[in-house]
Amino acid sequence: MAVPRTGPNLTKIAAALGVSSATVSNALSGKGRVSADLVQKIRQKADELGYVPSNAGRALRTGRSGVLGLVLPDIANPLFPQIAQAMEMAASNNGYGVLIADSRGEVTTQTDAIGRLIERGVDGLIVIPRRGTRIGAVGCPVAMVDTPSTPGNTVSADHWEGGEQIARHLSDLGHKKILLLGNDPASNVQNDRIGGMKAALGRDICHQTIWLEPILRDGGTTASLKLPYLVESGVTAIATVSDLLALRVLTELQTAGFRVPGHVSVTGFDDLIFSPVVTPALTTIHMDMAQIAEIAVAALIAEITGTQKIKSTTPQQKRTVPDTVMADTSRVPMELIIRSSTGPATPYQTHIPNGETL
Amino acid sequence: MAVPRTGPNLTKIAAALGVSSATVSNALSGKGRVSADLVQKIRQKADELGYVPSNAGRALRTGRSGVLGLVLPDIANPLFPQIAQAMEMAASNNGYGVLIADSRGEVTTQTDAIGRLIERGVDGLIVIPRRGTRIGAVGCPVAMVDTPSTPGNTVSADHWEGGEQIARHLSDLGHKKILLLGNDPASNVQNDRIGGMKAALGRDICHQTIWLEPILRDGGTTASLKLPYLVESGVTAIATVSDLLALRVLTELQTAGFRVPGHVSVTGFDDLIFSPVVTPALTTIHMDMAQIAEIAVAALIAEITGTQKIKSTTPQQKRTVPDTVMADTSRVPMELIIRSSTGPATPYQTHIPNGETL
DNA sequence: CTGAAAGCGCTTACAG
DNA sequence: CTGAAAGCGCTTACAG
Repeated sequence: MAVPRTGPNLTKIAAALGVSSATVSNALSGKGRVSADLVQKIRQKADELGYVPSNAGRALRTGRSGVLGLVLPDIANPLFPQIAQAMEMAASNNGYGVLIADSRGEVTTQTDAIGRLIERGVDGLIVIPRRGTRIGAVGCPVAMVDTPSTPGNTVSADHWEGGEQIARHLSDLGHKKILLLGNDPASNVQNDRIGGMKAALGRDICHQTIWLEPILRDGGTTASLKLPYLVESGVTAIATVSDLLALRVLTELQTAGFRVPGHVSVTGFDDLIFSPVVTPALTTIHMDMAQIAEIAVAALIAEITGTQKIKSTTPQQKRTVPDTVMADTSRVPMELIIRSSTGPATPYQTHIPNGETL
Repeated sequence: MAVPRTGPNLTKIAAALGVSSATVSNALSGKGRVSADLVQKIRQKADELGYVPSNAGRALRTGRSGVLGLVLPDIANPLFPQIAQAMEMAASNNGYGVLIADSRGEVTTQTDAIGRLIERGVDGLIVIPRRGTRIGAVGCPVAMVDTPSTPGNTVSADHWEGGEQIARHLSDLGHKKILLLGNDPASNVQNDRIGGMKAALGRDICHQTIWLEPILRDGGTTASLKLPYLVESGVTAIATVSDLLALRVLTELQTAGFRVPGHVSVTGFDDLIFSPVVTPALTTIHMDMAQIAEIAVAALIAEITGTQKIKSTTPQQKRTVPDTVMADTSRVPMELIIRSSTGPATPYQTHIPNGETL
């Protein structure tokens, strides 16, 4: 004997009205094979009884769960709120739910996370891969959100172009000596951002790139960056690959007595929650996550309802065909947000840290 | 004709081995009614075929989906990553999945969000309510994560006690004139934090509370706070209810030429991602989200598998019994994290904004 | 220890 | 336009 449900089901509505459950199903799904009259009566009865369809029954029958899995490299990532919010919105607008899984920054955990979602019967997967990771065939459509430079089909913001915008902005302000600050040289996203910056800086602009993470890993500290020294030797702008890095630089400079943007301009990336709130507010690049999410979700749904017409409720393991979904790499444009952390380049002047000017 | 699955199912394993699917089911679920020999053979065959159980089939049969819903007031909340990560971890450790829904800060959307999750057949709900919201009976167990002062059963960090810790820390450092800075006076959490601070400050300590959000709503700006004026009139510490607010205050003070903690100490709350990264790093209160998540998930699972032995696959609407879950309000302790944004109180000295000392 | 059977709620191809 | 029937994959009470 299986577990009965206490709520009303199709059969109960059918019984209450003296019709067949097939008719109730057809009426409620609006497939149009039922007379307007009956549809009306059935709808009313369903409302009256507080009918809510059973996902399990439907999923078992149709082979589709109506749920998408979202795999995140590390939920602690400050960009995650934007991502999750956009994905949830895009999915729920299309009648899908979103199941989350966190891979805590590790590749094996990423595989586990994907496995857990597959076991839960997701119809498709949105994966924000750990840097450099490739996803094998998993038995359901996969949309990757990464950089355009990642091999394979992905949706993503055009990080390179964002880097170009930042660089042009600084260049327009007259900066001639710029520090480009990255964190992790193994990150595709960060490389694209820095690459775009470099590409957009003219020959007349002197720039230097520093990656922070390797310095920290070798036991260095942020102090090893010698920001005050760099500024005194003529750097008038510091372009970073992330608002978090920009915040670090900004507050460090302020503590050392430099003014931003008076002495140095600072830029970030991602328009994180705190960026408009700090003083000076951060000039940054905002990505249209909503659009990225819509593209990813639409691609997934097209694949789910199209090509894979006959799809199992449960995953087919050991599939050989790759099933990543996007027809092509989609690039979503970036928007430059100019706030007060950037300003005209000011010629170098001798300056003693700690706030006192000579 | 229903949609066939391409992957192996119980029946295929059974057929391959010449046993019944009931036996396969019993063997794989380890209920112990099958001989060790057979269990061994069945397990092996299942692995060989790459068997993954169908959630839909199981859910339909057992009336349980194995999924918990997480309703967030606003995914953009900077604390959300910590919450989602902890919940996902606690749930998946217990064999449950987590479906997310964002209520975008609005009450009606919160109701919609809950509705969507219920329709997806979640077995239980974790709700981080929009401030002041009560959740009606929804037909499945609900765990609320809020302040202990919220009426109803909740798990939460002990925000009051966190406020006390901060206040004691500042008091121990010798601060005698403290500004308590809140954002939204309608927030239970923020009121608890401020309440705790006040309670722990001795009679000899002068304090004033300012709520920022009403000022901003009336068209004021952060500048209306007149932080420089307050500091010059003797405030040596500013205790805020959030790291975001602390960051705002910190950078504004720095821009105005004050040193933190030299001239003023600043504290936050929540230990957000940027807090250890800014200079000076923020002294704050860290909440043990993992523990909160474990309590909430455990309570939910107890309710799901216990009391409600016979539970429908789909929600029963219009239930009359309240089904909030926690036996009692659980309070999780807070941890004070002392970083460099706080230091000994320094006596007031005349100081001209903009970095020049007389 | 093992199996036959029922049934969870739904949808769809088919017959009328 | 409407209904009877089958079946998606699973688990469990029951019989042997």
